[in-house]
Amino acid sequence: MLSGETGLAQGELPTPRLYNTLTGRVEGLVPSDGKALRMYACGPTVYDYGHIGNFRTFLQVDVLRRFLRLRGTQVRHVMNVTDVDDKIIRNASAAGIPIADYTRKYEQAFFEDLDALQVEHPEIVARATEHIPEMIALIQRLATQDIAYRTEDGSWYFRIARFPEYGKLSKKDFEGINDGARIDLDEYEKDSARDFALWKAPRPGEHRWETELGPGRPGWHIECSAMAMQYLGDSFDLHAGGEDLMFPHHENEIAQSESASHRIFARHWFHVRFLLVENRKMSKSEGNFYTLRDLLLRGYKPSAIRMLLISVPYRQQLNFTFEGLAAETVAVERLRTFRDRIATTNWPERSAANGAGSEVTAAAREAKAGFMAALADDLNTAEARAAIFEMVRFVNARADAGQFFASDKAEVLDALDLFDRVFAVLDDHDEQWTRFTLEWAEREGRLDQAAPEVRARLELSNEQIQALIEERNQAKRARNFARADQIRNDLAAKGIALEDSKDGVRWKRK
RNA sequence: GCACCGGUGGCGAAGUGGCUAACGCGCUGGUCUGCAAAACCAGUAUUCGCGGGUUCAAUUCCCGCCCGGUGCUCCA
Repeated sequence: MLSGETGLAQGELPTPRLYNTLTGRVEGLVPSDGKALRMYACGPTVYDYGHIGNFRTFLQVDVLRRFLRLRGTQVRHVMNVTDVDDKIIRNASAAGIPIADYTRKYEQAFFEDLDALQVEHPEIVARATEHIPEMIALIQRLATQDIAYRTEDGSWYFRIARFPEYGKLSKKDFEGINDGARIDLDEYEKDSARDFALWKAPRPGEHRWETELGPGRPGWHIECSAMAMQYLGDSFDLHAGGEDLMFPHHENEIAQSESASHRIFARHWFHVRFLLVENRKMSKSEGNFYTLRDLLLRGYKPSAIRMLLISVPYRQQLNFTFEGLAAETVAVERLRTFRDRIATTNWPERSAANGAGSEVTAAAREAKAGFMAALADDLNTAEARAAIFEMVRFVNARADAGQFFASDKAEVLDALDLFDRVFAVLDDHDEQWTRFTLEWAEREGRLDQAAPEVRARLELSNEQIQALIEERNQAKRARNFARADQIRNDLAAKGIALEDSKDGVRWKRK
């Protein structure tokens, strides 16, 4: 029996195992309702363009959902968009526009960036501003139990003293903490310094909602609890986010949700580690802070960025470097070249004379099994891709030795397809997104941030390139190698690389 | 300061109480090519931050130290 679309027998597909922050162990991950895996992932706060650290998290969640789907597991994935928070209110107010006008642009940019990186969209995207009633209802549920309380200024807080398990996710012990130790001048009459805001009273002139709890805006934590429970129920399978969200955000979500429902909120917690950039923490003050668009304007390809951000397992602190980006560009290119070679070459038919074994087909099957096993083992993407690269080297060698036959083709292409169902780098959308980003930069008056060679690379049309290649072919036939090399060099200077092969000339934009 | 995570070749990294320490990139030499490119082959860590300890055996376990990161405060 085959499972999902992997072409592998059920026995070759181990159950996915994933580290669970809550229990501190690697545990099996299967839908608790036997149908679809219900997962919630903290989404972006749309006040600016996303940076590569943001995208590492979204990319790793994408790997998880792609892998589950590949195995045949349905996924019900909810992601929030935080389109109201202090920063948004401040920035929109400074720009003199309504917050919705301010956030719209960044929300759109966020989804464009996901598309550039081939990140699948969640089944459900939930905007905070469209779920105020659900948040109010949840706070009211807490208020009836006296777990939520109102302060003099009209804000509502969560009474942490009423949730003894507080700290169970981040493994913090709050017993010894002295409430009086911290004084927050910004807050009014909280019962305990640790108590966090559920609903914030408005400051004069601020954007506000008029509700049964009074005027104001939601706290950040209640947003995720309310929307997760709205779409996934009180209790669901998995909750994901960056490691920094573990405390206080996720801890607070647990406290609110479990206090209201008296049920386990999320069974499995998935946290993606921060990355380093050039061995340092990424920050604006370090000067190593990059948005996706920064990198595209510098000429790096979305596929290489995806490959780099995905290749280091999510629990490792990946060191993002430009050298690494260049390396992944080459690695992706090698895989594309390989697939192209397998797909387009006229392979010989196997005959009795050239042996009966099917080493290539066997290697491809082994690669598939190794790939799936590595991902099932806590999403070990490094090992998974190693399985594929081993196959590539082996198959290339057999092909060079004349030991690749037409009958091997399907299995090898199938292994590549399996790989790409998760890694999603083989189909070349790079040029399209680089062009898109250049157009955006032009509209935004940021064209000066684009590297000159990026523009040069896109200057020549495919037709112009083809014409030059044809001219070079004629020069070669006339054994005018000087002219032929001149054309090749000119194209190389514009980032167009030519490769001669038995089946004609291949070219690509570097 | 307290808590947690990590330190493996030139770079990014996988992994394990004991087989030749994956894989990608880079570099060197070779095959192929008019020359390149692509592809392949060979070489490229006697060694896994440092110092102790446990063990027949440690990169893998324990202790200490150094370094990096995260949380304790908005942060993917």
